[in-house]
Amino acid sequence: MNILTALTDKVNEALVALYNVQDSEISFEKTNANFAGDYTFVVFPFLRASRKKPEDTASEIGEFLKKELAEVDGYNVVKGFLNLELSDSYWLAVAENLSSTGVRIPSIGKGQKVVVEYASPNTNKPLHLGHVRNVVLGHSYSEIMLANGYDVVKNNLVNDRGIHICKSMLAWQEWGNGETPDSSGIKGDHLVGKYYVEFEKKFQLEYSKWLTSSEGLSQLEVFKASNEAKKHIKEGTDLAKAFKTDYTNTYFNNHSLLGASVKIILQKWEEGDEDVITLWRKMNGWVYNGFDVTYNRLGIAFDKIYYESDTYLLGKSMVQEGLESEAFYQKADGSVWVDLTAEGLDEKIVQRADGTSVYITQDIGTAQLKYDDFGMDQFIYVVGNEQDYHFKVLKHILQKLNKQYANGLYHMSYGMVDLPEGKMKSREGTVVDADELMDEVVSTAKKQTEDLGKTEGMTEEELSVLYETLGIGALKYFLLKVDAKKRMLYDPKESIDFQGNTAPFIQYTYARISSILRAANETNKDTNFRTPPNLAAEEKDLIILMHDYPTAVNSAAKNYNPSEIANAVYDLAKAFNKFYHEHIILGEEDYNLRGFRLSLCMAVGQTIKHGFKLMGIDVPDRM
RNA sequence: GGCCUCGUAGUUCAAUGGAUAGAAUAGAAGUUUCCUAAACUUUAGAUGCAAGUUCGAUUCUUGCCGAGGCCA
Repeated sequence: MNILTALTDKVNEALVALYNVQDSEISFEKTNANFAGDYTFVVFPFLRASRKKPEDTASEIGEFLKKELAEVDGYNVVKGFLNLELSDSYWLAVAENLSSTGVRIPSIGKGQKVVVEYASPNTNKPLHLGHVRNVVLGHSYSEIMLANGYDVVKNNLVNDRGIHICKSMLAWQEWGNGETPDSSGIKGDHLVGKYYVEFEKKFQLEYSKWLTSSEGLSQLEVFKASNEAKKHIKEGTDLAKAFKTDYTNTYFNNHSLLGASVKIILQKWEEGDEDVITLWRKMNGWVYNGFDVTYNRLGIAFDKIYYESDTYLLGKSMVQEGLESEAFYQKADGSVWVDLTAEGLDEKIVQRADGTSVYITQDIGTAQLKYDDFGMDQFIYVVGNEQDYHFKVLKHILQKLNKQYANGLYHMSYGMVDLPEGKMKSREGTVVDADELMDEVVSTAKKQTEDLGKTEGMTEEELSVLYETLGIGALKYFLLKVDAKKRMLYDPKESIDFQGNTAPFIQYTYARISSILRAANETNKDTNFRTPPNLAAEEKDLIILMHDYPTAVNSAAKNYNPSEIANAVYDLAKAFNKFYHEHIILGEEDYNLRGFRLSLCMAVGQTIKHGFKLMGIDVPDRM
C-alpha cells in the first residue's frame, strides 16, 4: 500500500476534470523540510492547460484531492508547489501495517531470470581494493535483484589461462625452490603473486640491460625519428623514458629471453603438455584456495563458475556463423572483421589472419554459453568502466548475429577506486591488497570497541565475530554508498571511518534497538497499541522513511545502483537516533504510546537489517 | 588523432529540469542523575569559467579550462 499510486491516479483525474488534460506524466517529490506537508506536486508544467496562475492551479488541484482522497488532510500552496499534507491516521495505518507484515518489496522481477557476472579475477595475483568494489557491488546487486523477485544466477568467469599465469609459473620454476603455501606459510594467491612480481623484476632487469646495449640504443634512435616521438616532444616527456614504456611489449615479444621462455610455456599449455598442465593446475589450485579465504571473509559466493581454460576457444563457430550471415566480412589476409561504423563505432577485428581468436571472440562465445545454460532474460556484467567500449561492441556484435538475448545484455559499469596519487599501480607498489585491508579495518574495529568498553560479558568468540561484522561492514558500506557509476577515492592514510555516514553508525543504531527490544521482552512490555495516539514529528519521519523504503529497493534494481539502499538506510538510522534522543520509549507510562513506540523500534530494526542484507552487511545485537 | 566519463563546502560523498543546493568529516560552541555519547544539538563553509534552451539549470546544448579512461 503505497499512497503515491493513489495520489498519481487522483491527480490524473483532477487534470482531466479541471483542465481536460489526458494521460499526463505525474510525479511527486518529498516536501522540502522548510515547508509543511509530506509530498509535493509541481504544477508548473500544467499552467499552459489551466491558463491560470500557478497558485490558483495548485489550489484547485489541492482542493480536488482533499475532497476525493480521505488520506489527504490538507494542503498548502507556495508558488507552483502544491504541498500535500496526509492525515495522521493514514500514517498510523501504515505503521500498523509495518508492524504486522514487516518489510514487503513489490516483486517487479517475477518470472525473470538474470545472470550477474562479477569478480572475474586473473589467477596470477591476489585480489586488491578494485576487486573488492567489484565483488561487493556484484553481490549486493544480486541480492537486490533477488529481493525484487528476480531469479538470479551469481556467476564468476575466472581468467585462469594466458600469458600472465605463465609468467608466475616460469618464475616459480626458476627461482621457487619448490616453495608451497604450506612450506612458506604464505596464502596461495599471495605466493603466486609473489612469483609474478619476481618475474616482472627479473624482466625489468633484463630489459634495462638491453636498453643500454647497442641494439637497444639503435632502436631508441629509430624511435626518436618516429611520429610517436613528436607527441612526446610536444608534451615535454623524456624520450628515453617514453621509449622504455612504449617499447616494453615489442621487447617482450621480439627480443626478451624471458619473454620467449614464457611463450614456450604458453604454447606447451595449449598443446596440452603434461608437465606444464600439472604445474598450472597446482598453482591455480593455490590461488583458488587463497581466493576462497578472501571471498568467505567478504561473505560472497557464486552459483556458477566458468573457467576461461574451458571457454577460450568458444566463439570461433560464431565467427563462421557471422561470415555466412554476412554480419562479418573477411579481408584479403584472411582476418575477419565486423563493421560497426553505422552504429557510430569502428571496424573491429574478431579473428586474426592466423585464425586465432581475439578477446571479444571469447566473450561472444561465453554469452552464447550462458544463454544455452540458463536461457536468461537479462545478463549483467559487473566490470569497470575502462571496458565501456568493449561491451558496447559486444552488444552490437551479438545483435548483428541476430541473437535475441543480446537485448538483455547490460554492462554494469562502475568507476575505479583511485588513491590520492591516482590509479593503483602494482609496479609502484601502491596496490591496496584486499586481505591486508580487511585485517586493517577489523583491527580498527577492535581498537574502537575496546576504547569504548561497552562489551562486558561477551565471550572471545562473540567479540571476534563483532569485530568482523563492524570492520568488514565499514569497508563494504564505504564502497557501496557511492553511486556505482562514479569513480571514488580511497585514502590509505585516513583509511575508513567509523563515525557519521558509515556502517558502524547504522549498526550502532541497530544495536540500540536490539537492546531496547531485549529489555522490553524481559519486562514483558509488548508492542501492541490500539487507540492511535497523536503522532510526533520524529515518529512520523520514521514511518514515512519506512513507507518509502520498498520504492528505494525497486529503484536500486532499475538503476543498477546499490547506493540507493545505503542512502535510504542511512536516512532511517539518522532519523531513529533523533527520535531516540527526543522520546522516552521503555519508560513511557502510557500503555498504547509505549507499545506504539516499541513497534516502531521493531520495524526500524527490521528495515535496517533488510537493507544491510541487500548490501551483504551483518548487524550486531550489541556493540 | 578519434571517442567516452567526470569537475559541487578544506576533504569525501548527495540532489527523476523545481522551492532557501543536502549529509558526513575536519573547524568553532554545547548536551551524560535519563532505554548504549560509535549518539544528539547549534554554528560557519560549495555548483571550474562563459554563453544558450527553459516559467525555472548542479542537472540539457555549445565553447573554453582542468582531471581520468578507451581505441589504433
